[in-house]
Amino acid sequence: MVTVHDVARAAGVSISTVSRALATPDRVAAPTRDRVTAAARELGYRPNRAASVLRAGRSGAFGLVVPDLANPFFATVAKGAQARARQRGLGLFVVDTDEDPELEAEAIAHLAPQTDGILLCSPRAVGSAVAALEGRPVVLVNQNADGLPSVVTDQAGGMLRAVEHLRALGHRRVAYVGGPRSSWSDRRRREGLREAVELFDDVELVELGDFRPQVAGGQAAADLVVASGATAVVTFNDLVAIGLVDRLRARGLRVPRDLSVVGCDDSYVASLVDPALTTLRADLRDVGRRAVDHLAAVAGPGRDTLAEVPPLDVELVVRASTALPPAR
Amino acid sequence: MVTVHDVARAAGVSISTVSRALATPDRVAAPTRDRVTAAARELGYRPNRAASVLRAGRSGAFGLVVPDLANPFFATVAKGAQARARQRGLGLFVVDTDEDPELEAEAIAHLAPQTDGILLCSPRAVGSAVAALEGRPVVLVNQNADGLPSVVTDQAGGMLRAVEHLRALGHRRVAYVGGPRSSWSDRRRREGLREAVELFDDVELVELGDFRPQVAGGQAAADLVVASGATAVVTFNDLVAIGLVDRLRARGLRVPRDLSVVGCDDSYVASLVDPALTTLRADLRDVGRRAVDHLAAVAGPGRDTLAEVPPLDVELVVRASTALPPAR
DNA sequence: ATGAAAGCGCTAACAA
DNA sequence: TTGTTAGCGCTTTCAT
Repeated sequence: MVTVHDVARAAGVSISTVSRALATPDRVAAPTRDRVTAAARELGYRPNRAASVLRAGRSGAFGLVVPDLANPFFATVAKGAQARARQRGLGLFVVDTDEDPELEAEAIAHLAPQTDGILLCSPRAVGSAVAALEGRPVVLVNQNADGLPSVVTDQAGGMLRAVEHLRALGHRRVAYVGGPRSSWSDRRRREGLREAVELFDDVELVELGDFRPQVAGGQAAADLVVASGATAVVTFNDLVAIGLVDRLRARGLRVPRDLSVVGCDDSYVASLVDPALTTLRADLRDVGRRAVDHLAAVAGPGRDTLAEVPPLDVELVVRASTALPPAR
Repeated sequence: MVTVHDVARAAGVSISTVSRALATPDRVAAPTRDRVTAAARELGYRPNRAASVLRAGRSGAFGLVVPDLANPFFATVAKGAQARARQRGLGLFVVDTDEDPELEAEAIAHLAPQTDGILLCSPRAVGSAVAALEGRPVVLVNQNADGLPSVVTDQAGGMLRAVEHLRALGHRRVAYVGGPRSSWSDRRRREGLREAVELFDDVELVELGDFRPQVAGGQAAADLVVASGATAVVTFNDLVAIGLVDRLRARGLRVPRDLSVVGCDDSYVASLVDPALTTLRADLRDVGRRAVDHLAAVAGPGRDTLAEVPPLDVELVVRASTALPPAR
């Protein structure tokens, strides 16, 4: 293993000069610096991260904790964060908690000590999660709590756009098929829907759920939606929408002829199924990028720079699953 | 920050006893051990990972490098590996290389020094990737090269089962829509198909490709498949199959009436689309689990325990996209 | 601008 | 069984 000592000997300087030349190049005379960097490259020197962390107390890496990597929602956020961290010269270690609050706390306790800060994406139990951090800098992603710094999307705005769209088509009774009660997104969506229908006093809202945020959840919800008399429905996510469409078809009902359906997330399945889903899209890579930037600001020297990140836009993507309500 | 010294003082022992009591409990007298663990708990002691790594040369964590976390194939492997690492009391840091060979090498160079070994999943450039490891233990996942330890699935066996299935339905001319030439899976599948058709001398194979491993690739391939005169087709993955079905439909052809389609991977979209895809499935979580186990064996003390992991089974999942060939 | 030297917190010989 | 001690490789005062 090549150490600072080897580089120092090769460059004919002391180890402190090597350290300086590599970490703070402007504090070293140009010719010296060049000799050092040349020697380092030649010998294939790689700084020992552990030693550097131990001494400097910084790791140059952030951690990202997500409930489920197989969920394209989180995978996309992770990719955005990863790319941004790389741009900033930081490492990013991703950990999956399998939707389990206990594993979540455990993973955080494991991760926190070897990072400079943690990105906590849709935590399943904010309380224990934050406790496990032991004061390490954190940014919540896709969730708000306790005045902790966070990056979120404008769920309420998305709901408003969905309702506007359905109302313009002529729908007057709209159902919502909700996801897990513990989900922050679900709460925000319900609130957003209520605000939206209040705005247009000719539209009624029927709230259903909670349902599992998967295909099976949509299948389970379908009959309730039909019974509710709604002519259009907004679902917790695209998978639920797909399950809904499936069960309706089994009952001889067609989308969008008999019922209009709006999904959420614009996951990549949304455009693959038949009919292609009208859905709500946020730029999730951007969520990941901004989360890293925000954490860098929060964890950085000027810790008071808690400039709030405004909620990111949610846009409506219109495809084939919404149309005029059935004639009566 | 609480250190071994604080714990030692509180328990009335030396720091080495603390270290031992926590790392190798059976080498410490029971009463002493209890006092130490009690003191550690009480003070909220958390071992400093960096110090431990620096001194012991072990990090207690593995790294997993994947080309694309948003690809459900890799996400599933990652989840399996993550769960297994946790069971073994190891950390697992996942890094996404965005399908870029340069980022791949960079990520590995970044990750390798702070882990005890690397899981390299479908590397885009094995050469530079392995070079970046600098001799650190590695296990290749979903790829074979240079006699490096690896965990792979039985692609050839899967192809055999697909051909058997299609032949039993009466198909005699089968096309393969291939993925990237750089893909190890693609090479193994082509070989497997050739072996399979050789076994049954009444079946012909038409090899097409390479095509992009996405929906667009399948759309691009569809017309070639039709022109080939094949009555059945195996595609590089499920997305390609979906694109294929889509383009066929646009041409007025129906699946499986006019053409039978077999996908690969059984990604979760396979059962969502219409028609639901017949496809080949491997237990990818198990791939992740075994990869961790194998790396633990390779990186462990008895390094000669290079027990080869036999290729994991690939099974055929029959759904609605395969049927009898069209009557002629 | 550069060097000498003191540890960061921990583990593992070696001694007792 | 337990304690003493010597660093792991690096950063960072403090001198020069």
